[in-house]
Amino acid sequence: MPRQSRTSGSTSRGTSTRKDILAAAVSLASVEGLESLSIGTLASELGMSKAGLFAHFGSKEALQVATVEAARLVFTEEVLVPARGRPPGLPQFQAYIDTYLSYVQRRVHPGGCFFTAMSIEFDDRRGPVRSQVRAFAIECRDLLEQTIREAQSLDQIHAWVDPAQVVFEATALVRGTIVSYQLLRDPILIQRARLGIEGLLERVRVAPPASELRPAMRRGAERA
Amino acid sequence: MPRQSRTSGSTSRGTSTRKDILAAAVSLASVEGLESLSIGTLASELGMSKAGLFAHFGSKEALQVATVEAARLVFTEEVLVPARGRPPGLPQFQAYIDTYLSYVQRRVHPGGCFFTAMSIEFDDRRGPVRSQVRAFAIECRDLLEQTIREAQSLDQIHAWVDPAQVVFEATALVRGTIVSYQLLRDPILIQRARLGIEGLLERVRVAPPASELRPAMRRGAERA
DNA sequence: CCTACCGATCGGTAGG
DNA sequence: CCTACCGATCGGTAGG
Repeated sequence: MPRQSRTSGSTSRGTSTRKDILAAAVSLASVEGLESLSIGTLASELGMSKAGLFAHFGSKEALQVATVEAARLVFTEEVLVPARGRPPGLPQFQAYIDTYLSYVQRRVHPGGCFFTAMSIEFDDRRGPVRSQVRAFAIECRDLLEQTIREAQSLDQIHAWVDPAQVVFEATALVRGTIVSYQLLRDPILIQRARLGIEGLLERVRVAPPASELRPAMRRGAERA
Repeated sequence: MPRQSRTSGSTSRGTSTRKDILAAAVSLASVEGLESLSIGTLASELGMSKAGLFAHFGSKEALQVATVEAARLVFTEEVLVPARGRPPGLPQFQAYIDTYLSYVQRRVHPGGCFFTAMSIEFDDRRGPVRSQVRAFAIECRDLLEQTIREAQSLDQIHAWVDPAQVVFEATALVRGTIVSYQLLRDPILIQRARLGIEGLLERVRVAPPASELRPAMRRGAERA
């Protein structure tokens, strides 16, 4: 089998190739990590030469940085943008949780959450990749905290609640879920995460709708 | 600098060397991962030859398996054993959470939680290492669920509570905390995790001691 | 436990 | 974007 079909419609020739490379790099890196991802493997997967691929980036580190940036764009498109459109405050916060869990469950990347994998891989190394991952983590955290503050100003969440604490608990729960889910692949874990989030929000929500009882902790609690 | 001092007191000669190798392997793997850990690097760090080290295991995979097993023993010693001695039920459950967070905070391994790192690294690969990591995860989950059942039979936790759900929420929260903590290195995250666990247990605990109010979500909630 | 070596692959370069 | 190559390192082996 020679080469590969070059029918991935994008802008110009060189840009298209670069995008194809980065799409494959994000995919591979989500599974094997960014350090184990080799230029040779990546090139042969795309049917091009090692040196040809290398020329697009100039160093492995530059390829890694570009890969993280590409993954950030995917995450923004798949998780942040859909939730951003929801009504402000609590619904939007819940939407962020949902789109994040869905991003993992739909297997947007074969290795699960790209940034969780990169976080574990680079948390002990200095350099631009760790900086990127840290910056994005803080960016997302701030975004969610702002959503909680909006929920408070809309009287959906009690004013005495610390936004940082709610956001921390929700994101830690979801991130921990993702780690376990990738290992065990049991969809019930995603369900349990949703129940956990409901229980957490129950504690801070103003005037919960009496029509629903949300027995998150109850035995055999299942979604309808 | 030739060789290294061989004064790590253990049983026989060969066993001692093997233990030294595995201690270094666990330490290195917690930072770089088990796949990136190379036999050459490990050997030179211990001041021995590559072939000499290799002879102890016969293959890289066997070294990896032995490393995970060694890490399991450390985890048992550092996390499970100390908590096991606490009073049964809720105090024991809380002790497991505490010793686990402490295991990360005390940096028992330089890379944080060994099994979280291995979980992320091997969740997409078949083979004995993933099996080990999975088996240990399930073992710990079952252990914690048993503790919750004991707490129920001791009337510390309500009978209507689903042990699997409590254990899931607590461990997901802690695991997510560990991922964030390793990346951001902010001790407040550990504190927030403890508050989150308190809040979670508050919902399921029987007859909370009226002497304390546990305002886990409140702004500026700090430990004494 | 060692030295010496194997073929394969790594990131990166030369030159086109 | 290619072929051809560099020195270094990989897991693993031979032989002692």
